[in-house]
Amino acid sequence: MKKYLEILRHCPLFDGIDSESLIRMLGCLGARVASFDKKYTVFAEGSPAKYIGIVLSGSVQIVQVDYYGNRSILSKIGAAHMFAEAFACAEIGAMPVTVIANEPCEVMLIDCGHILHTCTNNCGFHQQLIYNLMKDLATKTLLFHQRIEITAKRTTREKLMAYLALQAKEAGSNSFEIPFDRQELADYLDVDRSGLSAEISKLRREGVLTSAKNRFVLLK
Amino acid sequence: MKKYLEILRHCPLFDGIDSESLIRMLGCLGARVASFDKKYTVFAEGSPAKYIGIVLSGSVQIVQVDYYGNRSILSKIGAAHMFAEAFACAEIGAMPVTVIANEPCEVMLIDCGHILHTCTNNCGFHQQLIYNLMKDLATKTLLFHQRIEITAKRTTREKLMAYLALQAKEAGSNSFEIPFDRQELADYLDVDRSGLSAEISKLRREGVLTSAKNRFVLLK
DNA sequence: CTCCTTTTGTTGAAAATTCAACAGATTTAT
DNA sequence: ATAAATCTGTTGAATTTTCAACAAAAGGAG
Repeated sequence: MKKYLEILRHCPLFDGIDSESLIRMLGCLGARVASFDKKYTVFAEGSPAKYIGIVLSGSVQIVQVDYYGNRSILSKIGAAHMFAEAFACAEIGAMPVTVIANEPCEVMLIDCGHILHTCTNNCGFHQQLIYNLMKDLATKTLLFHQRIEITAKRTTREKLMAYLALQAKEAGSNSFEIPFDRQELADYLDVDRSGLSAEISKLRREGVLTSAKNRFVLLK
Repeated sequence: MKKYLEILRHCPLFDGIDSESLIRMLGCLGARVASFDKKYTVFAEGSPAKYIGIVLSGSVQIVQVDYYGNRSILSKIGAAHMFAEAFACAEIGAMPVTVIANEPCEVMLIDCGHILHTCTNNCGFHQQLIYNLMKDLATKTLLFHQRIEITAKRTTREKLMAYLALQAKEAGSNSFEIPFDRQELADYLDVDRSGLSAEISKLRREGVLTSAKNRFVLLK
């Protein structure tokens, strides 16, 4: 487990917990590590929602796929961040979404029950973990609000511009890279891919932006 | 404060806390009560996000309004439920949404800092409150997932049917009332109101459902 | 380096949404 | 009870999206 310490120290779940305690805690929590190749399923929709996942390397996508096969990407989770924690904490039976490896990745899995309930030895860190989960869930809620603000727009152009403006703001620059390819961006914005490509071309012709692959530059 | 006890006992924030302790706690937390008439603003977008709100009577709406005045309804919060807790817990400066009284209502406001930080007397209930907040935020996350699953659909008909199917499931019956009028439902589904009305009429003609005001019956 | 696969951009037609305007129904206020 | 205000359903035109098909570009495997 020691090899993952450097990453785990940056995981919001372990805020305020020193490295030594962390190591001990991992054993106590029954943490284990799993690896997935690109496109492999980490958690399938409908599977038991027992585990909190932590991305150790690579990244995963949280996706919903409806009856007709339409995909919607809820978020992309990178190193040191958690996924599925809301479902595990809410103690619902089954996963309402699918988690897919976005690239080859390693994830740590922790049975959430061990965090919420069975802490026989009343370690002080137990409370800290719950506090950290609360903080993390509050932050995740903000991300959902952002996504909803974007996808609530009615046209592809408005959605795209709202998304790009937010990315620019977060990057602190008019030039930035986005973490999605075209199909993924379309699935995040809930629009048609070809229509999205067309809109990007149009914005480029209009001089609103320039783009090369995943790098965009907002002009004006 | 005693008059609100019966409601507050059902608030997720106070799960596992007996009435007597609750009363004492409210004083310690500096809880106060405010009343709002229909359509009045409880929290404006951009205002400080310090307070957790609890609906004591009536209900409030959480809404986003964009640059052009387009409204998107994120959720409706009824008696005993919390609002703005994610923003207060995340300790961001400003509210990213607006909270509006949906009808005449009373709300309890609690400075979240008093829950997260300044508990000098190390009461055991402090930990319980944080645990309860964590649970509540996990549950709210599920609601966002539901909403996203609905609004990710591409047509008004698909959004509407997904929404109604969910309402029927929650009501445990094919006959149920929804908490929105037409304009509100359109703003929740992120579609045009007149188009929504037209779609409902069409579904009725096709024998998929019957409806009268806010009561719908799914047939077949 | 070449072949094969995946991704991206384009296009036109069909389908759906938005928008604006209006009339009838319902609700609220006085 | 009556008038005013709000809500709902309808319609047609303009706009936009989706869909399907294809070609060019980029990326990966051997």
